[in-house]
Amino acid sequence: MSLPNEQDPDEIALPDIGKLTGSLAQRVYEALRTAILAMDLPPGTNLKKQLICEQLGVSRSPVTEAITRLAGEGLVEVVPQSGSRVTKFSMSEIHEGAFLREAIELAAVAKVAAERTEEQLSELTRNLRLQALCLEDFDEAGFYREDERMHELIFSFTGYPKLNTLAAAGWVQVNRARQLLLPMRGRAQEAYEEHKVIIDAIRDRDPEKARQAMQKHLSRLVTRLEPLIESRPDLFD
Amino acid sequence: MSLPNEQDPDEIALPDIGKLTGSLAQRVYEALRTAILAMDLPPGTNLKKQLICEQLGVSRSPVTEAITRLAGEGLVEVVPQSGSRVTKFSMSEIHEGAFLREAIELAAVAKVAAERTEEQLSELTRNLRLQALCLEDFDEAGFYREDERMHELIFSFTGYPKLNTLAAAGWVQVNRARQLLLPMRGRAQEAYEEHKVIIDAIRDRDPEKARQAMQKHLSRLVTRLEPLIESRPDLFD
DNA sequence: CTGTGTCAACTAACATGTTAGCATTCCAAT
DNA sequence: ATTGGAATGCTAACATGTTAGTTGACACAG
Repeated sequence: MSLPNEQDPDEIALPDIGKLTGSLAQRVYEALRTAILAMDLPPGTNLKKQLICEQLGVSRSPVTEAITRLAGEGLVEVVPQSGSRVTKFSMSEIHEGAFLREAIELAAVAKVAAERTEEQLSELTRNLRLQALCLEDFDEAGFYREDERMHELIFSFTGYPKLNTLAAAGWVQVNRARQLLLPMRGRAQEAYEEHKVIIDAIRDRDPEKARQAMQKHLSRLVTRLEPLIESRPDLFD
Repeated sequence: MSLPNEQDPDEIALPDIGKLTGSLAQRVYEALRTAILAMDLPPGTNLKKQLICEQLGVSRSPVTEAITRLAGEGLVEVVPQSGSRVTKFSMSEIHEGAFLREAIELAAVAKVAAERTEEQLSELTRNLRLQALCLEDFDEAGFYREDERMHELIFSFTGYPKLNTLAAAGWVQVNRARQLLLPMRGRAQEAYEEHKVIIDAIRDRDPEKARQAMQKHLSRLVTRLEPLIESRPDLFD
């Protein structure tokens, strides 16, 4: 009776709500999104509304809205009158996301380099020093957090609040795939050096140098993602 | 009893559905979006779900989803437990949209210039000839259509299908504001000349020249938008 | 063993009822 | 006349019932 490929009793563990704030729909959205990005809900997973409703103790309305939003982000695909599943990776989408992120972030860093204030510069150098501290302590997680923080700072210094959101939206697939990469020995140190060059260029008010440094920095990640399609073909469409 | 500023009996004319295809939610979304972009629903308009439901002959579900999506696009703002209104313009948002569009389109045109095939080039030159025809016939609307078509072609030639969607999403506010501009005498001719330079650069496989030509072309529009905040302050927040 | 058609189970999409928060108004008290 | 506060009316947010279309399994014919 029990087939060899007993796939899923669908017992998924969602990061229980209650701790989160805002409307129910918002909380459900965040819970699902977190689970998807953390690969707790791997690509191909069937999202059963009913099950999610029971598990979170809410009705179908907020769950439906959450799934609709995730579909808009490209993390979930909805098949009319049939079901919703977590999207699989596609190398072309990853490349597209990287292209988009690069386009936006290069423009942003050039603008910031051209117009930066002293205050902004000191906030960036302060962030850089924090990165150095994390490296000294071999605190990978901390370094990752400060890394993301640096990119956020650059976006915010453009004065355009939605830029970060949109860049992140395009970047989502890349970020999700990144979860699969083992942290590479020495990569953090390498990234730190690249960050230094970027911030040096901002200090020098040299937009072109900033662009090039950022471009070099961003191109690294996609390169490291390529082999995934060989090692985990089940996650790609 | 009748106040001097008798504002709105809310009798809004929506482009009736039925002609459209897809789910109800999709159709309602398109209808509302079209009406907003055409300024049939001017900034500040209160969107009353009940009224829209009656007028379109559907229930609140698809209308709610449509409004949610429009809010995600920034065309509508939802005030919890109160109501939804069409967003007013904000010059900073227009600048942000233009910055985003520029970042994406410059990257796109540079990539296309570097990698274009003969076939793509001939499709672009064919489009350019169509533009010339429209100019000869003083067909402003036709020129506008071919103008948009040219930008779409460039996006599609990158091989990244979602690029056009995202650029358009950022561009929405700019496009909406553009409706308010009277067509300027000789502007179409000027735009045509700019298009020619762009396509020349693509022909020469010169990414840097293509970038600069496109940048010049895009910067025109925002400049023309600036005076609006003086002439129509009621539409800005 | 393979291809085809029917049927049952499941799902998204849609409709509608319920709840609770905000705003506006209107009246009363000062 | 001005202010404060209760009451009313409106709305989004949430819950739940209904409809119709898709999928996949199973029986049956070739």
